[in-house]
Amino acid sequence: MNTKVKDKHEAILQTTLDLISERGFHNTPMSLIAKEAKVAAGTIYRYFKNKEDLINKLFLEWKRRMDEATFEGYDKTLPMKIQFQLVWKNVLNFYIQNPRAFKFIEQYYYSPFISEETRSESAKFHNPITQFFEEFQKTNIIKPLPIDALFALVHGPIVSLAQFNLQSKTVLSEKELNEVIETVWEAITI
Amino acid sequence: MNTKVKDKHEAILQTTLDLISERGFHNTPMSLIAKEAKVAAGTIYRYFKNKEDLINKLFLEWKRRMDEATFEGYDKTLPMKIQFQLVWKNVLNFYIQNPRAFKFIEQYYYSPFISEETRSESAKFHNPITQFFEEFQKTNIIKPLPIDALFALVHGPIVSLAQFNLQSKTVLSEKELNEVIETVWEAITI
DNA sequence: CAATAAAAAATGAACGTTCATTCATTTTTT
DNA sequence: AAAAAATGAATGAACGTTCATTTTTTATTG
Repeated sequence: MNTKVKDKHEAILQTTLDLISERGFHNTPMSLIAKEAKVAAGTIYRYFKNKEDLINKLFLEWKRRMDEATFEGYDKTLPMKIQFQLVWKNVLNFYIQNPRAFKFIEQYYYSPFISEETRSESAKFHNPITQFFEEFQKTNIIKPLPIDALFALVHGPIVSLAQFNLQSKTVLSEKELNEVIETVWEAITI
Repeated sequence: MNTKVKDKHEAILQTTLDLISERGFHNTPMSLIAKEAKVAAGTIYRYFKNKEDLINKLFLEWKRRMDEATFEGYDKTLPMKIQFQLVWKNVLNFYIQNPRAFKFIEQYYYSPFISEETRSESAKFHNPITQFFEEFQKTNIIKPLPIDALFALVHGPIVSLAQFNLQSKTVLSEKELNEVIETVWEAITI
């Protein structure tokens, strides 16, 4: 455990993220979560209906934090390119600064542990990004590709880089990172 | 089940991929695999040491097929750009044509179900791609970025597009797809 | 070729373990 | 003293794996 926790609810969520991301769902018994979170097994059930509910709540919480981080420092009066760089970096930085959350979100988004309801609930947070993209396209400086193709070109490399970072294979320098952003920007603009 | 199977070994692997990719590891009991593969539970253990071994063998098999598909039609006498387009399309097509394998590989590559040994064994198949990239860089038409950054720019969007395809959110037309490849090629070349 | 024996493959009920969840009891807060 | 929170042993279900038994295949012999 690496952070002080306010209360049991928080401790349980924090511990669950740590354990689940390292050991996987099926290899993380409730008894272990209880032990590591320093609560009794039964206590978890005062805060969460069952294990599935716990995972889904955890997922929603981190999805929310992520989408919050995405727009940190956002200012719509800034030039488009600067806006883009800001958001792109925010997303990558969030993944790098929260490797366990990244692993958890990436690994569980389309997994059977996450309910359809949670997925659509979490998509709500994602809307600002879609909106951001649509604004973009209106400016006519962006290539006339389907929005999902643009998203793939922009977000795909972020996930790959975060993955490399997680395996600590490669950590790009600030300079290299800027070159990559520049490359992505040039790729999607006319 | 959608394919005829030669023998029990094959039937077990096929069924496991279908079930695991749809229901996840912990939600796919051996008894269910046995039932769907039309063998007795004990029979599985004549072909695989245990459940973990089964998953790891399955993973290796599909990783092998994928890397095989990657170089289908490959011809090193072709112009670099054509080579690149071919390989890029091969990878995306493999993911799209084998959605369950894609889901399985993506979801399990860095999961605790896959042993360190299997991961490094599977990396062996991956070497040709790395090599292919390194050849590329020698030509001096590619931007002098770290190889992992280039990989992120090239492979990241493939995964994103395959993911969209899986959720059947977006299926790009041939024309759009070619535009995307063109974009990626321009992004990594000088 | 048929008959028989030996080997290999397959079966599925049974076993032991693990784990999510419950709830009677205790501790803490109001 | 009443209510709320927390506890952790107990419960029952689910599951991976085993193994005694049966079925199928292969080899051998007359």
